[in-house]
Amino acid sequence: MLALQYLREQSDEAKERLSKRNPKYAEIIDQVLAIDEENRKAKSEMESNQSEANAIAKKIGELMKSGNKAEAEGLKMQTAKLKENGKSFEERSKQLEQELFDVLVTLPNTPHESVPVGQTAEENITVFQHGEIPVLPEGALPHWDLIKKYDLIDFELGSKITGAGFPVYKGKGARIQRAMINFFLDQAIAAGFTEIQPPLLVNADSGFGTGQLPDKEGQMYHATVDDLYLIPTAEVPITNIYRDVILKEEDLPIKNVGYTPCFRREAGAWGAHVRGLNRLHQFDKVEIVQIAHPDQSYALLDEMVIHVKSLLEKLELPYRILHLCGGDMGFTSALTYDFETYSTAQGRWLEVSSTSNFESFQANRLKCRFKNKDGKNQLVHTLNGSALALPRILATILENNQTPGGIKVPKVLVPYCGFDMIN
RNA sequence: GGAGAGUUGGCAGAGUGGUCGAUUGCGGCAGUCUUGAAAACUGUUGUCUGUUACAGGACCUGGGGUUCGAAUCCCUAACUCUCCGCCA
Repeated sequence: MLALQYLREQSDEAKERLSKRNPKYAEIIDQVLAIDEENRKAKSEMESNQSEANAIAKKIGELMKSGNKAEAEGLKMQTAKLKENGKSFEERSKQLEQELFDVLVTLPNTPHESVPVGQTAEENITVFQHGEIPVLPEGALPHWDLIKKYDLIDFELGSKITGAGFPVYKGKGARIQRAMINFFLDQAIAAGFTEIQPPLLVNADSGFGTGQLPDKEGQMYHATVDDLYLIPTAEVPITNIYRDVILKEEDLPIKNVGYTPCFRREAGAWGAHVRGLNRLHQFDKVEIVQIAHPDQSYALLDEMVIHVKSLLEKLELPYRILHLCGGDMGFTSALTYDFETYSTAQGRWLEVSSTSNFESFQANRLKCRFKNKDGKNQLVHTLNGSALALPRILATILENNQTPGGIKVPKVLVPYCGFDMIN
């Protein structure tokens, strides 16, 4: 959520920045400002009414104390009208407040000035590419066939137990998953991150804090009996650790990492290109989250990019980095880099990481602040990135490393797996 | 799941209808003393909103109610603790 104060004081800048997503937002900002003005007026009316009532109540208290009952009774009569007014003022203010909130939450984050203009994924800009795309042997298979051939994952079994998109990993398929999780966690720990094991279900407040609610309600599994949501990413619980928290400036930056399964309904997303591991309802991911001083957040974003790059290079996978354009960026993000590995047998790029700076957009919802040098509370910046999401990494490894004798396990994973070939 | 107790400022902990936004202690910050530090002493120390500024308003877990007036009474939700039951 954008800070109201920012919209008030720098509405032109906000409009300019949001125009990269869609020009319609200028109108919404004007709407916000109009409601805000009305709301403040209503509030000040309500408050002066309240002030009057408070003063009389105080006087009554004094009169009662000094035993002057009759006069006190007289004053009581006076308050009747104030009370009545108070009720209607309050109702009006509440209504305006709600109206303001409802509009305000429809505004996405303002893109960073470097974000490319554009509406679709085609307009994202490739800012970096690394690695050779391997030449595969005759009769090379896509990962879903390899998975069957080597009996690594059973999708049908998952369908039986749960439903489509809930795979069952078996044997070396399960072991390489566990190996990747440990490898990614160890790498993040070595880079200075603290490991967290958060809850996998969150309440509505947490969903709101990181921006899943109300914007993306349909994407989360909702356990309605207890009104809890299955996390779509570890970002949600790990960032919400800092909801309603005032940090010390010297605590920043805070660097956390967590492995969790992620649950996504992917409503409406099913269709082409979702075979095998390309899109799942449950998948594993190691996520890095940072709580940062606003002055440092972009330097820290660069650091996160370097970290993710190093993971992909250690896994020896060809990859590229996209600077997402305004129209393709997530609702809460100010700047996002997507990492994609090249899946040779499918002949397409697969997104394996999304690394973003949210600036103060989440922090404003979370009310996560730090006390700055002037002793004032200031919103932090939040960042996060996948490091990494497992299924598409596995898909790329399987496809790119296939040989007639089996699939070569990347060297860095061998100590974690305990085997160097899948055959 | 059953029964009971509780939730107050960074922490601990008073306050049971009328200058209570809240006694006090600890912690934090500043000062005195000291070569420096500790101790001692003194002062200071919540958040949000609002105004050019002053004023004003809100917040004692959340929501609702009673009252001229609520931290204090009532209802409700969440959470915590204790006992019993169940259980990896």
